[in-house]
Amino acid sequence: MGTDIPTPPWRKQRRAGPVRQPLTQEVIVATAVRVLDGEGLEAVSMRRVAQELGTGAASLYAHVSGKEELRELMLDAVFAEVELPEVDPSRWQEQLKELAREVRRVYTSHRDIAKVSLGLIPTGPNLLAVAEVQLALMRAGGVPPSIAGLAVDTFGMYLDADAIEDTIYVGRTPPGEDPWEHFQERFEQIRAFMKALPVDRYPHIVGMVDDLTGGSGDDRFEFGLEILIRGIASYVPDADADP
Amino acid sequence: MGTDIPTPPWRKQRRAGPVRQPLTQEVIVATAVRVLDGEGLEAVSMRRVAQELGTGAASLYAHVSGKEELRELMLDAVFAEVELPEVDPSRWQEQLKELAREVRRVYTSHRDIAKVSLGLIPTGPNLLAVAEVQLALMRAGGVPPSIAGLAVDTFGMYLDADAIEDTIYVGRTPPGEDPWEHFQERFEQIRAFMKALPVDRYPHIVGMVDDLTGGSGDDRFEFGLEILIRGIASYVPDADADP
DNA sequence: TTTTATAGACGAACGACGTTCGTGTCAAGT
DNA sequence: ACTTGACACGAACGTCGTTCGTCTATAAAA
Repeated sequence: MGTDIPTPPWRKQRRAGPVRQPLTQEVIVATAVRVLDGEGLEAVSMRRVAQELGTGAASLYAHVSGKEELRELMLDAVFAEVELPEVDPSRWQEQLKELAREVRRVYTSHRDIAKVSLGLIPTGPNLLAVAEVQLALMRAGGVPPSIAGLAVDTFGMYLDADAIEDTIYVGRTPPGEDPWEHFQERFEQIRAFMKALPVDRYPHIVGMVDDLTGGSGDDRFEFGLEILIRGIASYVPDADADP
Repeated sequence: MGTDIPTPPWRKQRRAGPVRQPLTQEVIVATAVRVLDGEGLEAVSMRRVAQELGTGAASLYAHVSGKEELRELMLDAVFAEVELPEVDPSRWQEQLKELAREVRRVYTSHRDIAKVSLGLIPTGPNLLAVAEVQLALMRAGGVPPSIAGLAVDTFGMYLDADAIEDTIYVGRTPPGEDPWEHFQERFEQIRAFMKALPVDRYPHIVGMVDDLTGGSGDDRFEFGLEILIRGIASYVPDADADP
Protein backbone atom coordinates (compact mmCIF):
# COMPACT_ATOMS: atom_id res chain seq x y z
CA MET A 1 0.00 0.00 0.00
CA GLY A 2 1.06 3.57 -0.49
CA THR A 3 2.41 5.81 2.21
CA ASP A 4 -0.30 6.47 4.73
CA ILE A 5 -0.04 10.21 4.86
CA PRO A 6 -2.91 12.28 6.26
CA THR A 7 -5.07 14.00 3.69
CA PRO A 8 -3.60 17.39 2.81
CA PRO A 9 -5.63 20.13 4.46
CA TRP A 10 -5.98 22.19 1.29
CA ARG A 11 -7.79 19.27 -0.30
CA LYS A 12 -11.08 20.08 1.32
CA GLN A 13 -13.18 17.50 3.09
CA ARG A 14 -15.17 15.51 0.63
CA ARG A 15 -18.41 15.67 2.51
CA ALA A 16 -19.88 17.56 5.41
CA GLY A 17 -22.55 15.10 6.39
CA PRO A 18 -22.91 11.39 5.72
CA VAL A 19 -23.91 10.29 2.24
CA ARG A 20 -27.67 10.55 1.93
CA GLN A 21 -29.80 7.76 0.65
CA PRO A 22 -28.90 7.32 -3.01
CA LEU A 23 -31.05 9.47 -5.24
CA THR A 24 -33.63 7.53 -7.23
CA GLN A 25 -36.70 8.51 -9.17
CA GLU A 26 -38.89 6.93 -6.51
CA VAL A 27 -37.54 8.92 -3.59
CA ILE A 28 -37.66 12.09 -5.65
CA VAL A 29 -41.32 11.55 -6.52
CA ALA A 30 -42.17 10.55 -2.95
CA THR A 31 -40.48 13.66 -1.64
CA ALA A 32 -42.28 15.83 -4.16
CA VAL A 33 -45.61 14.38 -3.04
CA ARG A 34 -44.66 15.14 0.55
CA VAL A 35 -44.01 18.76 -0.34
CA LEU A 36 -47.28 18.82 -2.28
CA ASP A 37 -49.24 17.59 0.71
CA GLY A 38 -47.60 20.05 3.01
CA GLU A 39 -47.44 23.20 0.94
CA GLY A 40 -49.46 22.73 -2.23
CA LEU A 41 -48.60 22.18 -5.87
CA GLU A 42 -47.19 25.64 -6.39
CA ALA A 43 -44.53 24.97 -3.79
CA VAL A 44 -43.28 21.88 -5.59
CA SER A 45 -40.28 23.33 -7.38
CA MET A 46 -37.14 21.54 -8.42
CA ARG A 47 -35.22 23.54 -5.86
CA ARG A 48 -37.68 22.88 -3.08
CA VAL A 49 -37.68 19.12 -3.67
CA ALA A 50 -33.90 19.06 -3.92
CA GLN A 51 -33.59 21.02 -0.70
CA GLU A 52 -35.82 18.49 1.04
CA LEU A 53 -33.41 15.84 -0.18
CA GLY A 54 -30.39 17.78 1.03
CA THR A 55 -28.97 18.37 -2.41
CA GLY A 56 -29.11 20.79 -5.32
CA ALA A 57 -31.74 21.07 -8.02
CA ALA A 58 -29.36 19.93 -10.73
CA SER A 59 -29.08 16.50 -9.17
CA LEU A 60 -32.68 15.72 -9.94
CA TYR A 61 -32.20 15.97 -13.67
CA ALA A 62 -30.35 12.67 -13.76
CA HIS A 63 -33.54 10.87 -12.75
CA VAL A 64 -36.27 13.09 -14.13
CA SER A 65 -36.34 14.93 -17.43
CA GLY A 66 -37.79 18.08 -15.92
CA LYS A 67 -40.58 19.56 -13.92
CA GLU A 68 -43.27 18.41 -16.31
CA GLU A 69 -42.28 14.78 -16.01
CA LEU A 70 -41.96 15.04 -12.25
CA ARG A 71 -45.51 16.30 -12.03
CA GLU A 72 -46.82 13.47 -14.16
CA LEU A 73 -44.96 10.98 -12.00
CA MET A 74 -46.45 12.57 -8.91
CA LEU A 75 -49.92 12.20 -10.34
CA ASP A 76 -49.40 8.56 -11.11
CA ALA A 77 -47.91 7.92 -7.69
CA VAL A 78 -50.96 9.45 -6.08
CA PHE A 79 -53.28 7.35 -8.22
CA ALA A 80 -51.71 4.25 -6.74
CA GLU A 81 -53.81 4.98 -3.66
CA VAL A 82 -57.06 4.55 -5.56
CA GLU A 83 -58.67 1.28 -4.52
CA LEU A 84 -60.12 -0.52 -7.48
CA PRO A 85 -63.24 -2.67 -7.18
CA GLU A 86 -63.84 -6.17 -8.45
CA VAL A 87 -66.14 -5.73 -11.39
CA ASP A 88 -69.67 -6.87 -10.63
CA PRO A 89 -71.75 -6.41 -13.80
CA SER A 90 -75.01 -6.22 -11.88
CA ARG A 91 -73.79 -3.22 -9.90
CA TRP A 92 -71.87 -1.43 -12.63
CA GLN A 93 -73.51 1.95 -12.15
CA GLU A 94 -73.08 1.95 -8.40
CA GLN A 95 -69.49 0.75 -8.76
CA LEU A 96 -68.78 3.52 -11.23
CA LYS A 97 -70.05 6.00 -8.68
CA GLU A 98 -68.00 4.45 -5.91
CA LEU A 99 -64.92 4.60 -8.08
CA ALA A 100 -65.57 8.26 -8.75
CA ARG A 101 -65.91 8.95 -5.04
CA GLU A 102 -62.71 7.07 -4.41
CA VAL A 103 -60.81 9.14 -6.95
CA ARG A 104 -62.25 12.27 -5.43
CA ARG A 105 -61.14 11.15 -1.99
CA VAL A 106 -57.59 10.63 -3.20
CA TYR A 107 -57.58 13.90 -5.12
CA THR A 108 -58.77 16.01 -2.24
CA SER A 109 -56.31 14.36 0.13
CA HIS A 110 -53.46 15.63 -2.03
CA ARG A 111 -54.21 19.32 -2.31
CA ASP A 112 -54.39 20.58 -5.88
CA ILE A 113 -52.74 17.64 -7.60
CA ALA A 114 -55.78 17.46 -9.90
CA LYS A 115 -54.42 20.45 -11.78
CA VAL A 116 -51.77 18.18 -13.21
CA SER A 117 -54.30 15.76 -14.59
CA LEU A 118 -56.47 18.11 -16.59
CA GLY A 119 -55.20 18.44 -20.09
CA LEU A 120 -53.01 15.39 -19.92
CA ILE A 121 -53.45 12.11 -21.75
CA PRO A 122 -52.96 9.44 -19.08
CA THR A 123 -49.96 7.21 -19.64
CA GLY A 124 -48.87 6.15 -16.16
CA PRO A 125 -49.63 2.58 -15.06
CA ASN A 126 -51.92 3.61 -12.22
CA LEU A 127 -53.81 6.12 -14.32
CA LEU A 128 -54.30 3.48 -16.97
CA ALA A 129 -55.49 1.01 -14.34
CA VAL A 130 -58.30 3.33 -13.31
CA ALA A 131 -59.31 3.91 -16.92
CA GLU A 132 -59.23 0.18 -17.47
CA VAL A 133 -61.69 -0.46 -14.64
CA GLN A 134 -63.95 2.32 -15.89
CA LEU A 135 -64.07 0.73 -19.30
CA ALA A 136 -64.60 -2.71 -17.81
CA LEU A 137 -67.54 -1.47 -15.76
CA MET A 138 -69.19 0.28 -18.68
CA ARG A 139 -68.71 -2.64 -21.02
CA ALA A 140 -70.07 -4.98 -18.37
CA GLY A 141 -73.10 -2.75 -18.16
CA GLY A 142 -73.65 -2.98 -21.88
CA VAL A 143 -72.50 0.51 -22.84
CA PRO A 144 -71.51 0.50 -26.51
CA PRO A 145 -67.74 0.79 -27.09
CA SER A 146 -67.88 4.10 -28.91
CA ILE A 147 -69.90 5.62 -26.09
CA ALA A 148 -67.65 4.15 -23.44
CA GLY A 149 -64.65 5.58 -25.27
CA LEU A 150 -66.10 9.07 -25.10
CA ALA A 151 -67.35 8.59 -21.58
CA VAL A 152 -63.99 7.84 -19.95
CA ASP A 153 -62.82 11.15 -21.27
CA THR A 154 -65.84 13.01 -19.97
CA PHE A 155 -65.63 11.14 -16.70
CA GLY A 156 -62.02 12.11 -16.18
CA MET A 157 -62.73 15.70 -17.08
CA TYR A 158 -65.47 15.82 -14.52
CA LEU A 159 -63.35 14.37 -11.74
CA ASP A 160 -60.47 16.71 -12.49
CA ALA A 161 -62.60 19.82 -12.74
CA ASP A 162 -64.49 19.06 -9.58
CA ALA A 163 -61.36 18.43 -7.56
CA ILE A 164 -59.81 21.65 -8.80
CA GLU A 165 -62.95 23.59 -7.99
CA ASP A 166 -62.83 22.11 -4.51
CA THR A 167 -59.36 23.40 -3.82
CA ILE A 168 -59.84 26.98 -4.96
CA TYR A 169 -59.54 28.81 -1.72
CA VAL A 170 -57.86 26.10 0.26
CA GLY A 171 -54.91 26.45 -2.06
CA ARG A 172 -54.80 30.20 -1.71
CA THR A 173 -54.91 30.34 2.02
CA PRO A 174 -51.96 32.38 3.26
CA PRO A 175 -49.57 30.19 5.21
CA GLY A 176 -50.24 30.17 8.91
CA GLU A 177 -53.95 30.77 8.58
CA ASP A 178 -56.68 28.22 9.05
CA PRO A 179 -57.79 27.15 5.56
CA TRP A 180 -61.36 26.48 6.60
CA GLU A 181 -61.73 29.82 8.30
CA HIS A 182 -60.25 31.57 5.32
CA PHE A 183 -62.62 29.74 3.04
CA GLN A 184 -65.70 30.71 5.04
CA GLU A 185 -64.63 34.31 5.11
CA ARG A 186 -64.16 34.42 1.35
CA PHE A 187 -67.45 32.64 0.84
CA GLU A 188 -69.33 35.23 2.84
CA GLN A 189 -67.69 37.97 0.80
CA ILE A 190 -68.94 36.37 -2.38
CA ARG A 191 -72.45 36.11 -1.01
CA ALA A 192 -72.47 39.75 -0.01
CA PHE A 193 -71.07 40.74 -3.39
CA MET A 194 -73.77 38.86 -5.26
CA LYS A 195 -76.54 40.28 -3.13
CA ALA A 196 -75.30 43.78 -3.83
CA LEU A 197 -75.44 43.27 -7.60
CA PRO A 198 -77.85 45.44 -9.64
CA VAL A 199 -81.15 43.58 -9.69
CA ASP A 200 -82.21 44.86 -13.09
CA ARG A 201 -79.13 43.46 -14.84
CA TYR A 202 -78.81 40.21 -12.93
CA PRO A 203 -82.28 39.43 -11.59
CA HIS A 204 -81.83 35.68 -11.41
CA ILE A 205 -78.42 35.76 -9.80
CA VAL A 206 -79.50 38.19 -7.13
CA GLY A 207 -82.69 36.29 -6.52
CA MET A 208 -80.93 32.95 -6.31
CA VAL A 209 -77.90 33.75 -4.17
CA ASP A 210 -78.91 31.15 -1.62
CA ASP A 211 -79.38 28.51 -4.30
CA LEU A 212 -76.08 29.38 -5.93
CA THR A 213 -74.08 29.30 -2.74
CA GLY A 214 -76.17 26.73 -0.91
CA GLY A 215 -74.87 23.37 -1.96
CA SER A 216 -71.76 22.00 -0.35
CA GLY A 217 -68.92 20.57 -2.38
CA ASP A 218 -70.27 17.08 -1.86
CA ASP A 219 -73.73 18.07 -3.07
CA ARG A 220 -72.28 19.51 -6.23
CA PHE A 221 -70.19 16.43 -6.82
CA GLU A 222 -73.05 14.01 -6.32
CA PHE A 223 -75.30 16.08 -8.55
CA GLY A 224 -72.91 16.00 -11.47
CA LEU A 225 -72.05 12.38 -10.85
CA GLU A 226 -75.68 11.35 -10.88
CA ILE A 227 -76.26 13.17 -14.16
CA LEU A 228 -73.17 11.67 -15.71
CA ILE A 229 -73.96 8.08 -14.81
CA ARG A 230 -77.58 8.43 -15.84
CA GLY A 231 -76.49 9.89 -19.13
CA ILE A 232 -74.07 7.08 -19.81
CA ALA A 233 -76.62 4.46 -18.79
CA SER A 234 -79.14 5.94 -21.20
CA TYR A 235 -76.98 4.70 -24.06
CA VAL A 236 -77.35 1.08 -23.03
CA PRO A 237 -79.48 -0.52 -25.71
CA ASP A 238 -82.67 -2.45 -24.86
CA ALA A 239 -82.77 -1.33 -21.27
CA ASP A 240 -84.41 1.42 -19.28
CA ALA A 241 -81.94 4.07 -18.21
CA ASP A 242 -83.55 4.85 -14.88
CA PRO A 243 -85.17 2.27 -12.66
CA MET B 1 -45.43 84.41 -21.47
CA GLY B 2 -42.00 83.53 -20.22
CA THR B 3 -38.81 84.03 -22.18
CA ASP B 4 -38.67 81.49 -24.97
CA ILE B 5 -35.21 80.11 -24.37
CA PRO B 6 -34.24 76.71 -25.78
CA THR B 7 -34.19 73.84 -23.32
CA PRO B 8 -30.79 73.58 -21.64
CA PRO B 9 -28.82 70.68 -23.09
CA TRP B 10 -27.79 69.26 -19.72
CA ARG B 11 -31.45 68.77 -18.87
CA LYS B 12 -31.80 65.58 -20.82
CA GLN B 13 -34.55 65.10 -23.33
CA ARG B 14 -37.75 64.21 -21.58
CA ARG B 15 -38.67 61.44 -23.88
CA ALA B 16 -37.08 59.40 -26.62
CA GLY B 17 -40.23 58.62 -28.57
CA PRO B 18 -43.56 60.37 -28.57
CA VAL B 19 -45.77 59.93 -25.53
CA ARG B 20 -47.55 56.60 -25.87
CA GLN B 21 -51.23 56.28 -25.40
CA PRO B 22 -51.85 56.89 -21.73
CA LEU B 23 -51.75 53.68 -19.76
CA THR B 24 -55.17 52.50 -18.63
CA GLN B 25 -56.52 49.23 -17.37
CA GLU B 26 -58.36 48.72 -20.64
CA VAL B 27 -55.34 49.01 -22.89
CA ILE B 28 -53.34 46.81 -20.55
CA VAL B 29 -55.98 44.07 -20.64
CA ALA B 30 -56.42 44.41 -24.40
CA THR B 31 -52.67 44.12 -24.89
CA ALA B 32 -52.52 41.09 -22.62
CA VAL B 33 -55.25 39.41 -24.66
CA ARG B 34 -53.28 40.16 -27.81
CA VAL B 35 -50.23 38.45 -26.36
CA LEU B 36 -52.43 35.57 -25.25
CA ASP B 37 -53.80 35.08 -28.75
CA GLY B 38 -50.39 35.22 -30.29
CA GLU B 39 -48.25 33.27 -27.86
CA GLY B 40 -50.49 31.53 -25.35
CA LEU B 41 -51.30 32.11 -21.71
CA GLU B 42 -47.86 31.15 -20.46
CA ALA B 43 -46.32 33.98 -22.43
CA VAL B 44 -48.53 36.57 -20.76
CA SER B 45 -46.15 37.91 -18.16
CA MET B 46 -46.11 41.35 -16.65
CA ARG B 47 -42.86 42.06 -18.39
CA ARG B 48 -44.08 40.81 -21.74
CA VAL B 49 -47.23 42.93 -21.63
CA ALA B 50 -45.28 45.96 -20.50
CA GLN B 51 -42.78 45.46 -23.30
CA GLU B 52 -45.62 45.37 -25.81
CA LEU B 53 -46.72 48.70 -24.39
CA GLY B 54 -43.24 50.16 -24.60
CA THR B 55 -42.79 50.51 -20.88
CA GLY B 56 -41.60 48.61 -17.83
CA ALA B 57 -43.42 46.02 -15.79
CA ALA B 58 -43.65 48.27 -12.76
CA SER B 59 -45.88 50.69 -14.62
CA LEU B 60 -48.68 48.15 -14.81
CA TYR B 61 -49.10 47.94 -11.06
CA ALA B 62 -50.75 51.33 -10.95
CA HIS B 63 -53.71 49.95 -12.88
CA VAL B 64 -53.74 46.31 -11.92
CA SER B 65 -53.08 44.76 -8.54
CA GLY B 66 -51.01 41.93 -9.95
CA LYS B 67 -50.89 39.08 -12.37
CA GLU B 68 -53.84 37.31 -10.84
CA GLU B 69 -56.13 40.27 -11.32
CA LEU B 70 -54.87 40.82 -14.84
CA ARG B 71 -55.76 37.26 -15.74
CA GLU B 72 -59.26 37.62 -14.34
CA LEU B 73 -59.72 40.83 -16.27
CA MET B 74 -58.53 39.09 -19.42
CA LEU B 75 -61.07 36.35 -18.90
CA ASP B 76 -63.89 38.79 -18.46
CA ALA B 77 -62.79 40.79 -21.49
CA VAL B 78 -62.87 37.65 -23.58
CA PHE B 79 -66.32 36.77 -22.30
CA ALA B 80 -67.59 40.03 -23.74
CA GLU B 81 -67.44 38.29 -27.11
CA VAL B 82 -70.01 35.71 -26.09
CA GLU B 83 -73.28 36.45 -27.86
CA LEU B 84 -76.20 36.01 -25.55
CA PRO B 85 -79.59 34.81 -26.84
CA GLU B 86 -83.01 36.24 -26.19
CA VAL B 87 -84.60 33.79 -23.82
CA ASP B 88 -87.31 31.74 -25.51
CA PRO B 89 -88.85 29.41 -22.89
CA SER B 90 -90.06 26.93 -25.49
CA ARG B 91 -86.51 26.38 -26.73
CA TRP B 92 -84.63 26.52 -23.44
CA GLN B 93 -82.73 23.28 -23.89
CA GLU B 94 -81.63 24.10 -27.40
CA GLN B 95 -80.69 27.61 -26.37
CA LEU B 96 -78.65 26.26 -23.48
CA LYS B 97 -76.75 24.09 -25.93
CA GLU B 98 -76.24 26.98 -28.31
CA LEU B 99 -74.91 29.09 -25.49
CA ALA B 100 -72.50 26.33 -24.55
CA ARG B 101 -71.26 26.10 -28.13
CA GLU B 102 -70.86 29.85 -28.23
CA VAL B 103 -68.73 29.84 -25.07
CA ARG B 104 -66.68 27.03 -26.52
CA ARG B 105 -66.17 29.00 -29.71
CA VAL B 106 -64.90 32.01 -27.76
CA TYR B 107 -62.73 29.86 -25.52
CA THR B 108 -61.01 28.01 -28.32
CA SER B 109 -60.43 31.24 -30.23
CA HIS B 110 -58.34 32.51 -27.33
CA ARG B 111 -55.87 29.72 -26.81
CA ASP B 112 -55.78 28.39 -23.24
CA ILE B 113 -57.62 31.24 -21.55
CA ALA B 114 -59.99 28.63 -20.06
CA LYS B 115 -57.27 27.73 -17.58
CA VAL B 116 -57.96 31.00 -15.85
CA SER B 117 -61.62 30.23 -15.40
CA LEU B 118 -61.40 26.87 -13.71
CA GLY B 119 -61.28 27.26 -9.99
CA LEU B 120 -62.48 30.84 -10.00
CA ILE B 121 -65.76 32.20 -8.73
CA PRO B 122 -67.00 34.48 -11.50
CA THR B 123 -67.27 38.12 -10.53
CA GLY B 124 -66.70 40.05 -13.75
CA PRO B 125 -69.72 41.65 -15.42
CA ASN B 126 -69.50 39.57 -18.57
CA LEU B 127 -69.02 36.31 -16.68
CA LEU B 128 -72.02 37.16 -14.57
CA ALA B 129 -74.05 37.99 -17.66
CA VAL B 130 -73.48 34.49 -19.04
CA ALA B 131 -74.42 32.93 -15.73
CA GLU B 132 -77.50 35.11 -15.62
CA VAL B 133 -78.70 33.85 -18.98
CA GLN B 134 -78.01 30.26 -17.99
CA LEU B 135 -80.14 30.68 -14.91
CA ALA B 136 -82.84 32.47 -16.89
CA LEU B 137 -83.01 29.64 -19.40
CA MET B 138 -83.21 26.94 -16.77
CA ARG B 139 -85.81 28.76 -14.75
CA ALA B 140 -87.81 29.38 -17.90
CA GLY B 141 -87.68 25.65 -18.54
CA GLY B 142 -89.04 24.91 -15.12
CA VAL B 143 -85.82 23.66 -13.50
CA PRO B 144 -86.13 24.03 -9.71
CA PRO B 145 -83.96 26.80 -8.24
CA SER B 146 -81.80 24.51 -6.13
CA ILE B 147 -81.04 22.33 -9.14
CA ALA B 148 -80.36 25.31 -11.35
CA GLY B 149 -77.98 26.64 -8.72
CA LEU B 150 -75.96 23.47 -8.81
CA ALA B 151 -76.21 23.17 -12.56
CA VAL B 152 -74.58 26.51 -13.41
CA ASP B 153 -71.59 25.33 -11.48
CA THR B 154 -71.46 21.97 -13.22
CA PHE B 155 -72.07 23.63 -16.56
CA GLY B 156 -69.19 26.02 -16.09
CA MET B 157 -66.91 23.24 -14.95
CA TYR B 158 -67.73 21.27 -18.05
CA LEU B 159 -67.07 24.16 -20.41
CA ASP B 160 -63.79 25.00 -18.75
CA ALA B 161 -62.53 21.44 -18.62
CA ASP B 162 -63.45 20.75 -22.21
CA ALA B 163 -61.74 23.87 -23.49
CA ILE B 164 -58.60 23.07 -21.56
CA GLU B 165 -58.59 19.51 -22.83
CA ASP B 166 -58.90 20.90 -26.35
CA THR B 167 -55.80 23.01 -26.07
CA ILE B 168 -53.46 20.39 -24.64
CA TYR B 169 -51.10 19.92 -27.48
CA VAL B 170 -51.86 23.09 -29.34
CA GLY B 171 -50.48 24.97 -26.38
CA ARG B 172 -47.36 22.87 -26.22
CA THR B 173 -46.44 23.13 -29.85
CA PRO B 174 -42.90 24.45 -30.11
CA PRO B 175 -42.87 27.89 -31.72
CA GLY B 176 -42.39 27.78 -35.46
CA GLU B 177 -44.03 24.40 -35.91
CA ASP B 178 -47.47 23.80 -37.30
CA PRO B 179 -49.76 23.12 -34.31
CA TRP B 180 -52.03 20.79 -36.22
CA GLU B 181 -49.18 18.73 -37.56
CA HIS B 182 -47.63 18.54 -34.12
CA PHE B 183 -50.97 17.45 -32.68
CA GLN B 184 -51.40 14.65 -35.19
CA GLU B 185 -47.91 13.39 -34.57
CA ARG B 186 -48.45 13.27 -30.83
CA PHE B 187 -51.81 11.64 -31.31
CA GLU B 188 -50.31 8.85 -33.36
CA GLN B 189 -47.68 8.29 -30.69
CA ILE B 190 -50.40 7.85 -28.09
CA ARG B 191 -52.22 5.36 -30.28
CA ALA B 192 -49.10 3.32 -30.80
CA PHE B 193 -48.31 3.46 -27.10
CA MET B 194 -51.75 2.19 -26.15
CA LYS B 195 -51.64 -0.60 -28.68
CA ALA B 196 -48.32 -1.74 -27.27
CA LEU B 197 -49.69 -2.03 -23.75
CA PRO B 198 -49.76 -5.47 -22.07
CA VAL B 199 -53.09 -7.02 -23.03
CA ASP B 200 -53.44 -9.02 -19.84
CA ARG B 201 -53.27 -5.96 -17.60
CA TYR B 202 -55.24 -3.56 -19.78
CA PRO B 203 -57.47 -5.71 -21.95
CA HIS B 204 -60.20 -3.12 -22.48
CA ILE B 205 -57.87 -0.24 -23.22
CA VAL B 206 -55.89 -2.22 -25.75
CA GLY B 207 -59.05 -3.59 -27.32
CA MET B 208 -60.69 -0.19 -27.51
CA VAL B 209 -57.88 2.01 -28.77
CA ASP B 210 -59.92 3.03 -31.79
CA ASP B 211 -62.91 3.89 -29.63
CA LEU B 212 -60.77 5.83 -27.19
CA THR B 213 -58.99 7.86 -29.82
CA GLY B 214 -61.77 7.88 -32.38
CA GLY B 215 -63.98 10.81 -31.49
CA SER B 216 -62.97 14.30 -32.45
CA GLY B 217 -63.02 17.17 -30.01
CA ASP B 218 -66.42 18.20 -31.24
CA ASP B 219 -67.83 14.71 -30.76
CA ARG B 220 -66.62 14.65 -27.19
CA PHE B 221 -68.06 18.07 -26.51
CA GLU B 222 -71.47 17.26 -27.95
CA PHE B 223 -71.57 13.97 -26.08
CA GLY B 224 -71.01 15.57 -22.70
CA LEU B 225 -73.27 18.48 -23.55
CA GLU B 226 -76.12 16.17 -24.48
CA ILE B 227 -75.74 14.24 -21.24
CA LEU B 228 -75.60 17.41 -19.20
CA ILE B 229 -78.70 19.00 -20.69
CA ARG B 230 -80.65 15.79 -20.48
CA GLY B 231 -79.66 15.40 -16.87
CA ILE B 232 -80.73 18.91 -16.00
CA ALA B 233 -84.00 18.53 -17.88
CA SER B 234 -84.77 15.36 -15.97
CA TYR B 235 -85.24 17.47 -12.85
CA VAL B 236 -88.09 19.44 -14.38
CA PRO B 237 -91.21 18.35 -12.47
CA ASP B 238 -94.32 17.08 -14.27
CA ALA B 239 -92.64 16.78 -17.62
CA ASP B 240 -90.89 14.13 -19.63
CA ALA B 241 -87.15 14.63 -19.71
CA ASP B 242 -86.60 13.34 -23.23
CA PRO B 243 -89.01 13.87 -26.07
C1' DT C 1 -49.19 83.27 -11.94
C1' DT C 2 -46.69 80.79 -8.74
C1' DT C 3 -46.55 77.18 -5.50
C1' DT C 4 -47.79 72.86 -3.77
C1' DA C 5 -49.76 68.33 -3.90
C1' DT C 6 -50.42 64.06 -6.09
C1' DA C 7 -51.02 60.37 -9.26
C1' DG C 8 -48.61 57.86 -12.33
C1' DA C 9 -44.45 56.20 -14.99
C1' DC C 10 -40.21 53.88 -14.54
C1' DG C 11 -35.31 52.00 -13.55
C1' DA C 12 -33.21 49.16 -10.41
C1' DA C 13 -33.22 45.62 -7.38
C1' DC C 14 -34.71 41.29 -4.68
C1' DG C 15 -35.60 36.69 -4.32
C1' DA C 16 -37.22 32.58 -6.59
C1' DC C 17 -37.83 29.85 -10.59
C1' DG C 18 -36.32 25.90 -14.52
C1' DT C 19 -32.60 24.37 -16.81
C1' DT C 20 -27.65 23.73 -18.55
C1' DC C 21 -22.75 23.28 -18.12
C1' DG C 22 -18.48 21.90 -16.35
C1' DT C 23 -16.24 19.67 -12.84
C1' DG C 24 -15.59 16.45 -9.34
C1' DT C 25 -15.92 11.82 -7.27
C1' DC C 26 -16.77 7.16 -6.53
C1' DA C 27 -17.28 2.29 -7.97
C1' DA C 28 -17.33 -1.25 -11.28
C1' DG C 29 -14.91 -3.21 -15.24
C1' DT C 30 -10.53 -4.33 -17.49
C1' DA D 1 -3.43 -0.11 -11.38
C1' DC D 2 -5.82 2.22 -14.77
C1' DT D 3 -9.78 3.49 -17.37
C1' DT D 4 -14.44 4.42 -17.86
C1' DG D 5 -18.93 5.90 -17.04
C1' DA D 6 -22.65 7.19 -14.17
C1' DC D 7 -24.05 10.49 -11.21
C1' DA D 8 -23.82 14.39 -7.65
C1' DC D 9 -23.45 19.18 -7.46
C1' DG D 10 -21.96 24.29 -7.45
C1' DA D 11 -22.30 28.03 -10.37
C1' DA D 12 -24.37 30.44 -13.80
C1' DC D 13 -28.00 32.18 -17.34
C1' DG D 14 -32.15 34.07 -18.33
C1' DT D 15 -36.76 34.47 -16.79
C1' DC D 16 -40.42 35.51 -13.60
C1' DG D 17 -43.66 38.64 -10.02
C1' DT D 18 -43.31 42.26 -7.15
C1' DT D 19 -41.52 46.37 -4.34
C1' DC D 20 -39.01 50.58 -3.61
C1' DG D 21 -37.50 55.15 -4.36
C1' DT D 22 -37.33 58.71 -7.55
C1' DC D 23 -38.76 61.69 -10.94
C1' DT D 24 -42.18 64.20 -13.79
C1' DA D 25 -46.28 66.17 -15.45
C1' DT D 26 -50.50 67.66 -14.41
C1' DA D 27 -54.21 69.42 -11.26
C1' DA D 28 -55.41 72.00 -7.28
C1' DA D 29 -54.56 75.76 -4.17
C1' DA D 30 -52.70 80.15 -3.02
